[in-house]
Amino acid sequence: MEPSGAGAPTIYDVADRAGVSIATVSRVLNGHTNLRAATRQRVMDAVGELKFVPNGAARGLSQGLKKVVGIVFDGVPATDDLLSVEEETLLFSDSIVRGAEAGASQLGYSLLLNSAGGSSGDPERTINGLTGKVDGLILLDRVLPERRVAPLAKRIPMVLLAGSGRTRSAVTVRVDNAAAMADVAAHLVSGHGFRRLAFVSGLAASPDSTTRAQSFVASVTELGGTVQPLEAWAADWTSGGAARATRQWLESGGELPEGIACANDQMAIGVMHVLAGAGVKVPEEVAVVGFDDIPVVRHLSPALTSVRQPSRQLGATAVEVLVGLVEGRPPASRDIVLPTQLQIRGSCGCRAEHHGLLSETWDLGV
Amino acid sequence: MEPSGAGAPTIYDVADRAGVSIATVSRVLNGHTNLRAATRQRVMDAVGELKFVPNGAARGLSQGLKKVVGIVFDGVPATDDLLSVEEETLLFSDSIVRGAEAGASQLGYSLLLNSAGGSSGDPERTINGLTGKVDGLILLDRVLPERRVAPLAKRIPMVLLAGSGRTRSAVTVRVDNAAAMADVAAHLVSGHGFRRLAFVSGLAASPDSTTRAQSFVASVTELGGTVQPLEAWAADWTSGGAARATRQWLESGGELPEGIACANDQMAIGVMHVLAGAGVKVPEEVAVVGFDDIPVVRHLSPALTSVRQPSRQLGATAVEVLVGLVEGRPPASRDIVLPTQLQIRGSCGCRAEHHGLLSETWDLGV
DNA sequence: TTGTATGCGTTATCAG
DNA sequence: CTGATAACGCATACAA
Repeated sequence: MEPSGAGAPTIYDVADRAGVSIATVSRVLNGHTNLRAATRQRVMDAVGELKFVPNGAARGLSQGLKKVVGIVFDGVPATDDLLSVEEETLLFSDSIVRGAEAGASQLGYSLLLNSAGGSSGDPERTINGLTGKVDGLILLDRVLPERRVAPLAKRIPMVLLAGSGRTRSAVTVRVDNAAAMADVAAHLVSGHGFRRLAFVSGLAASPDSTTRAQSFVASVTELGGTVQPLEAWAADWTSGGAARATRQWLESGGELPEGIACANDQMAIGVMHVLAGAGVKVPEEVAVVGFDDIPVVRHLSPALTSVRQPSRQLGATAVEVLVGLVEGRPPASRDIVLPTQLQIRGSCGCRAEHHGLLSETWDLGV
Repeated sequence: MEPSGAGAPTIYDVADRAGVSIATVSRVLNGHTNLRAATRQRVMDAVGELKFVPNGAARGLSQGLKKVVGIVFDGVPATDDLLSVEEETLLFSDSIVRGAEAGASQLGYSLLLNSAGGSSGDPERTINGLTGKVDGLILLDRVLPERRVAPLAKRIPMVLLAGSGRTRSAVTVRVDNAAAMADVAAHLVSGHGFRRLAFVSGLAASPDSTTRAQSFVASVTELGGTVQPLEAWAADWTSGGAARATRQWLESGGELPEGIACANDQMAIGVMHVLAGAGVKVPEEVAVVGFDDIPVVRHLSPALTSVRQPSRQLGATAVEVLVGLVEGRPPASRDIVLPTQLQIRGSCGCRAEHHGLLSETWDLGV
């Protein structure tokens, strides 16, 4: 790639070679119909010979559409250390990104990737700068505080991914937390016949957590069960927090519930850890259910029953909606909700534990 | 985001508001020094009030630099099914992408993400089209056959990621396969005192596989050990292939080696699976070592000793080199090699197996 | 120190 | 059906 004297070919070069005007070149490039077949062919030939590729910047300038959408996710510690619990969760946003990429390329758009927590410090500055490079923006939940998104959303098409759904300032694409927890409740109460349940919540400030908690309590109650005081089982999304809550409940002489639903998988792991330490058998004495279905939970013993989110779909849908917004097509709804699926494994008592080297999903095909 | 009558503010708007020319606005925006403080302030104020953000397309057009680099990875089946073995490997490229993003944003560039195997069918077309939107391209190994990259590399700055290193047409950033396998050999032979080893190879056509094989054999031999015939343990990167090879060796009455090194983790898993089925104890009777250190191997029993690649670093370095290329700084080398690290766990006999609910890396912090 | 004018590569609006 | 030519928003060489 030395600075070739010629530089990249432009439509002028193509026009010259084909013996037509640049307007004509532009026309064939953009698939216009009113063109003599011979002319079109000459141009195509020239394009091929010159290996011409239109300059995206020029195109974007001219038609005011860059055909690029950005996606912003929360930053990650820059360490290249061992994978941590934290990093395991990343697979979630990675899947979303992959889905978004697929959706974008299918629509003829490109995906610009950005972490918000990057070295640059201020996420708002980062996002704002992005604004000039894209036609629209997808923000993963929590990259920007609620009140910051409204002004931004007025300046550029934007969709919130996995947000609370209560935001009125931007279109939201998310998962049906309420329905998911209703499923869990139904499985535990109606399916297993449990009556006394508990719910381990994440940070109180989190809409995800409160939605899941409320739905679980409501569903369980409606089905004739009871949920132990939420405050007693309140945690903070982390394994450690959930472990602490569990231990305190145990030490305070609290009655062991028949089933424990957790607002995420990390906390379910923490709970199971403490239970194991206390000699409480899962699922024989108490069932445990998680949320997110992160990859590692299949390898626990027993494998964790959890709510699986359609992460790929989430990304793809977000892009579809965003591109629609960009191109002037209003979304079907300003709050798009995708279904979850309860992934049933051993921790709720449905299956025997799997103690082999590999879990059931590792099909060797031999 | 209704089509605001005004449209996004331009530097003309800013210039008007600040009572200066667009040239001056451009200057303060680009941090020029010869500017009266008062003037600069007026412009900055106007920028703030208008919430002006420069149009990336216009900027790119004008200065011939889009400040965007693209990264192309191999496509993924669009299914949103359960994670498969295949998908577990994705974390590798996901980490690379994250590293690349971090590197790019630190250098003031953005990262354009593209899968090659996308729905569009032809990867070469996809990549070629990308060319117009970016200043440079990073290709993950195998997205394009060797002979296809040369012509492309002549037209746009490009770095190959995790390639063979033998490509002369583009700069390569990769991992030191040879040193990694030398480490493995040293650990097995010098560390554990094993003499009779075996190596499970991937597809014969793969440079990664042959490099690893050659290095392993050479190192073991030099240290006074022997390696069983490579052909007997030849596989195809998959768990199934490795399982087959292992079973055949066992059934043919082949002597059990003291240690088995595998060209990747999937195959190590296949090997362990068959050994377990045959009642051969790992690591007591035979040690097994993998390559890549994919997340799941820590949860196997015993946990797999494996070669960890600095995937994040790989991505960041690739971007650094690429941006250097774009901006006219020649790379220190056309074949940049990063070190690996042997991650020692139980499968080689170094540690006792861990049979708890959680592996050692799950520190609950309680 | 600041303003004027030109070019960057495309698309699109006119004529012809 | 095709060819001039004017934007598009910004950076910059050249003047002042």
